[in-house]
Amino acid sequence: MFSTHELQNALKDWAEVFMARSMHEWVRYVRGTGLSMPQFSTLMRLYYRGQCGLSEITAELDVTAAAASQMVDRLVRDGYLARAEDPNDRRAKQITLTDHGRQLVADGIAVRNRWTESLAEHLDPAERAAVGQALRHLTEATRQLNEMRKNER
Amino acid sequence: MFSTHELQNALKDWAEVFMARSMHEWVRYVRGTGLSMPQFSTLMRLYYRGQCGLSEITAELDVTAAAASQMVDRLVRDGYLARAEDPNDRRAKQITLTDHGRQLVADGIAVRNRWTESLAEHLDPAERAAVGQALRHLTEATRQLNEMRKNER
DNA sequence: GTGAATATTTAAGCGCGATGAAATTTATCA
DNA sequence: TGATAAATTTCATCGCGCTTAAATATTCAC
Repeated sequence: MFSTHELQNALKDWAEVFMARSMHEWVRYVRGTGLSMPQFSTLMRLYYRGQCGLSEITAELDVTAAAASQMVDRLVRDGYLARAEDPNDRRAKQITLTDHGRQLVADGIAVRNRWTESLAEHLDPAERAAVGQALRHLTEATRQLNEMRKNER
Repeated sequence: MFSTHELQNALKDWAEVFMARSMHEWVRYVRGTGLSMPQFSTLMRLYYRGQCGLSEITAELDVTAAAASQMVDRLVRDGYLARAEDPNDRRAKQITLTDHGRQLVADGIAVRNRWTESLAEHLDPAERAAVGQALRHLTEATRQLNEMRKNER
């Protein structure tokens, strides 16, 4: 009754509607902070995965080291990031989030969560358990795929 | 057994992992096209909701009319959009996607679909029916919330 | 029909993202 | 040790997005 093909369609539709909404909201929030998308992406990377060298940011954004360095410059200037010397390799710098930068990301996540909360409340109570279970499976499957992809590279 | 709170958490976790993956992929695709985010967003708006006047684009991006006009200029120059006079109001212009522009968006959607397909295949077959049903509910609920929000404004 | 409102465009100017080229400092290794 | 490689920065330059201010064309209201 629910073929693989139908599941793919259901996922495709969900991804479309979810992306349209969450992306739009995210772009607006980021614009409101006064930061650019790559700047905010960098803050998020540091928030979720901790401090790193400039070279990781360069790779993440897929730009030249010069571009990344200048972008970090502005973020340091505006108080979102700090540079520190890497004790193991004095050529490299460790880029870290300041409290200010961490707060900005946390606020963005809070905005996103407000939306998902209203979505949860809007679901028919009879469906909540099934939907919750399904999301757990999807989240787990996505994590596994991300791991697989990481190992490929 | 699955409280509202647990559902909210499941949704929150899903949003986090989904956004991290799809956002990253989307940003990379858009960068690869040589277009900026607002440019590509505009192409997508036209793809999904059809032609519109410049004023709609202005509202969508939340910028001045001047900014939108100039952005459309570049998209017309590069062959993604066309301007036509609005027959009902000769002050206004109808902005439409060219075949070239439509193809670009279609390719981006195809990239996203490849990911959701691999995700569907990676799910335990025993869970597929339940997940499919749940996604249908979620998609419907999200569409309803979007409608409600549209009416509020 | 005349004046106000609307839709869009043009122009000047700023900051950011990005690049290539060159410089600096520190690590590696033969 | 001494050449080479690596991590980052600085500089000049360009295009884009955005704004404000001003211009143009058209519609609407009285």
